[in-house]
Amino acid sequence: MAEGRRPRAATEEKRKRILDATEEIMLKDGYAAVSSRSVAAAVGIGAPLVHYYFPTIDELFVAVLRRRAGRNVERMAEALMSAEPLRAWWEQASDPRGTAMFVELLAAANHRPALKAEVGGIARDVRRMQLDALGELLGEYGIDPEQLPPPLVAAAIQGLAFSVVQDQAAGYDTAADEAIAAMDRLVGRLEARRQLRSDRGARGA
Amino acid sequence: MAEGRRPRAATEEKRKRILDATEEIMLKDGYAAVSSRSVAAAVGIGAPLVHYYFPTIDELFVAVLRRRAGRNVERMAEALMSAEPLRAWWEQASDPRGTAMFVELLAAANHRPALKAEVGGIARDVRRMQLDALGELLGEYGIDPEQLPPPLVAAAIQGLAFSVVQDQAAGYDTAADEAIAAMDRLVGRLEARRQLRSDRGARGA
DNA sequence: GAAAAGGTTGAACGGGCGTTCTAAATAGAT
DNA sequence: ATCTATTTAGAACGCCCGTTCAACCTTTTC
Repeated sequence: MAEGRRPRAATEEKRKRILDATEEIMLKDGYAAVSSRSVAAAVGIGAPLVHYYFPTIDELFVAVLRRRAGRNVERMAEALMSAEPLRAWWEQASDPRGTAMFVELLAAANHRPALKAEVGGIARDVRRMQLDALGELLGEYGIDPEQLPPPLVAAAIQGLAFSVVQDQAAGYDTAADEAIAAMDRLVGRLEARRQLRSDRGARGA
Repeated sequence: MAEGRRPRAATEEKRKRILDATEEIMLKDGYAAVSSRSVAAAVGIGAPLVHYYFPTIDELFVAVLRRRAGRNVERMAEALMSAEPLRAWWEQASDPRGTAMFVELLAAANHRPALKAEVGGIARDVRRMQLDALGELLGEYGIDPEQLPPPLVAAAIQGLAFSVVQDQAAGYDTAADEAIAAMDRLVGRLEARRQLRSDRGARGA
């Protein structure tokens, strides 16, 4: 069973550079601009070498997604358990770079079945995590789960982030700045309210 | 000055068929699958003829956008002046076909400057319309514009629609159905509240 | 019915794509 | 120092792309 004999030293670092270059291209020119040749040129290697590390372009996309998602899932888990879960969530969701990447991957997934399956799994896991957390948190924020149930709140935060980040990145004049400022204030008020309730609870008990 | 001599009869209908086919391809296989040859094949003509009607692919995308946007701007204006503006807005925003098309055009615009400029102009006009309307409406719905100002509400509705429609269309298991159901109920409650206030106002005055 | 404009086609251009094949260089193990 | 698996490059395959060009058909106009 001990078959893998010798992996070389520079190889892992080359995988990383290929993935980095792929992300760069996706952000600058869109997922459609990703090709074995464009990636190879960015890294400074030949096109076939890209296929040596990632046999098909699909696998390259999947690898990019897995690396990103791995970090993001961790960070989302930390955010949801932090002292100010909503603020941490919103900060992560409204990160321009991460959101832009996710939008590209989402778009690419729409006509790449292998990637689509991977995205679907991650989306489900992340959402489940968020829904579980919101089940506890909504009450603490003083939000009525009957009126604003977890699935709606989670989708709204995600969607709002998509919308404002996209408009801001593209430079569309849709008052995205004001929306972000208002959301920051709203998050601040909700965190303050939660803090207040927790203080009262601690003293009352 | 009277130079244009003879436009033919079938020509306008052919433009329409080309635009229809382009939309179809965008929805099924993504904007990247749109090419003079794929569109031509769908219509049953030769590729050069597509270029006869739309000299470049950019112009084809812009034409698709203009036709869609024209209809949608009209419908949004009507929605905002209807008896239940919020419900009409939400219904339009959560239309799967329209949203999917808009997402594709948005993605395509990210690396097609001509298209990007066009999208930007339309986005600005629509958003301005919505912000104007919300300036009046928020109060009627009993929403405090200090806490939820028009730019935030508009971006949230747009983003929420993107999010749930995308997840539902792709089949991602993110509780999108529950989010939609909750949003429908929320819209219903808000419309009822507005109706109540308007009744009281009418009697009171 | 002839002239002219509008509409349509087939072939071709240069270029990028994913991928594969072959063969060379290289680095680690002995 | 040699062996061997790993890593790399070059060339080539067939395919699709946007676009152009010259030629043809068809409709309108007179």
